[in-house]
Parts: sequence; C-alpha cells; structure tokens
Amino acid sequence: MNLELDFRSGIPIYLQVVDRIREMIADGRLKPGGQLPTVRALAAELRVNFNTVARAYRILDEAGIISTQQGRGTYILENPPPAESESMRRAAFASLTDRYLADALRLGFPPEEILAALRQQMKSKEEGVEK
Amino acid sequence: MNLELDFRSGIPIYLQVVDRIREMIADGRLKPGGQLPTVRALAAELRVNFNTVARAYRILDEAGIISTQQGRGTYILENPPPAESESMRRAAFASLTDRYLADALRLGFPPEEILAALRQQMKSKEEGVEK
DNA sequence: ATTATTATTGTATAATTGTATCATTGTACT
DNA sequence: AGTACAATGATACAATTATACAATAATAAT
Repeated sequence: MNLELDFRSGIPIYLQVVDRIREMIADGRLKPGGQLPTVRALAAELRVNFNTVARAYRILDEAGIISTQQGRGTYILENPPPAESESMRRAAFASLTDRYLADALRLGFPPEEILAALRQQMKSKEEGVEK
Repeated sequence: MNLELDFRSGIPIYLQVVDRIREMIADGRLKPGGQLPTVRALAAELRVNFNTVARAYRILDEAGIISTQQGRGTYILENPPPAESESMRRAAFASLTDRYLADALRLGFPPEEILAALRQQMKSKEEGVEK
C-alpha cells in the first residue's frame, strides 16, 4: 500500500492515515470500487494497532468516501459525494416515496395509518438521538 | 427475485433478506407453496456468500414461515402460523417504513417535507383512480 | 426396473473481517 | 504531584465468507 507515516510529527496516526488515503483517492492511485487493505493487514504493515486503522476507516466512511462492511472489507465508493444536483435529489426522493406508498398500500394499510406510522417512527428516531 | 440490499445501512445483510422476504410474502408477491431460490442462486444474485442467505432462510424457517429441506430446497409454507400472519404483516410494514424514513433522511429531506410529500403522493393517487 | 454415479441442495464449522468496550499510555495544564 | 483528556492498544464480539459435509434429486449404466 506504500503509505508512509511520521511517528514523531505529533499528528495522530489515524489522521495521517485518513489524509494519505484521501490523497491516494484524489490523485487516482486508489480507484472507486476498489478494496482497501483489511484493518489488520494495513495495521501490520504500519506496525500499528488495527483499531487505529479502523478509526481512520470509520472517519472516511462517515465522510462518505469509503464503505466499511463488517465481515466483507472496506471499499472505495463510486461517487465521492460532490453534492448531487438538486433535481436528481428530488427525483430520487419522489421515486422513493412512490415506491414506499405503493408497497404500504399493497400490504393493506390505509393512508391515514401510513401517515400515522411515519409520524410515530420519526418520534422514535428523535428520542433515540437524545441518547 | 428483485430484492434490493443496502450494504451501507449497517443493518446486517441476513436481516435485510429476512425483512424483504417477509414483505413479499405478506403482500402476496410470494405465494404459499411456492419455492424460493436456492441459497446459492439468491446469494449469487445478491453478490453475497450463500451462508448469509442460508442464515436468513433459517430464521424464516424457525419462525414457521418457510420450510428448508436439505437436498430439496426451500418452500413457503401453506399456513403461516395464524398469529404470525398479522404480526408478519405489521413487521413488514414497520421495516418498510423504517427503511423509507432512513433513505429519505439520508437524502437530506426534513421530516415535515417527507410527510408533505407523502400526503401529496396520496392525493395524486386518489385522483388517478377516479375515471 | 434397479442400481450406481453425479449433481444439486441445505448444514456445520472454522477463518476472516469490521465493531464495541475498556485499559493503558502520554501530554498538557493546573 | 495530580488531573483530564486524547491517542493507542488489548480483548471480546458480531457479520460475512471459505471449506468441507450430508441429504436428496437427477442421470447414467446395466
């Protein structure tokens, strides 16, 4: 993977890993769809604990740059999130809503009940975030 | 089989498969007595290991919804447990709603807008049914 | 028709991968 | 010194995959 770290720079290892990988994706050394080394493999290469690599991967995951999947590995995402256009966003949302409504109706739930369930679900989610 | 998975959702694949199949049975897209794809066939379609599908099938089997038979295949049972039928319908609806809400929020739409879009969509549908 | 062989199906177990939690270390600031 | 906090490590865990296996069906051989 050829990823150089500076253990004396004072910059946390996990941040260095994040930056190096960002660079490699930006300049094409790593390609969308490709697989990154496993946390353990990269950690061994860097002589570092695998949790440190996992932390770097998690940050890149939350940034929408890679996708980490338990048991499968971590992959570079196809479309680094350069803010998809508004019209695409609305279209995606519309078709999503369309499909949901069709599915719910097919299950035999009446419109009011569907709205009620959605409101309920939103409420649960909010409370869940409160921790 | 037309079964969509989200590898980034954090929800285990085998649970997603369980939910999707529950939905398809609950809303009639899959019929009692019918045969499900073999674990290997479905796994190939989903780009997943067949043990992951087997795990989903086992859960559905233990719930009394399908019957998996070594060397023969897996079949949808004729009489879903009477109590199971209604709860299955509700479970399917719940997971459907959960997934829709998560997807919509990820697209960046606020709760009120989601509800509004759904109401709008219902209205269109009603009018569309009238001749 | 019967039997043997091969292919296809689900099952069991171990290995691999990322995740969660807590302990340890080091550094900055009182 | 002592405290607080961030970074890293150790350990246990859950999801997925890899491999070998057993049961049933399908086919070939006789």
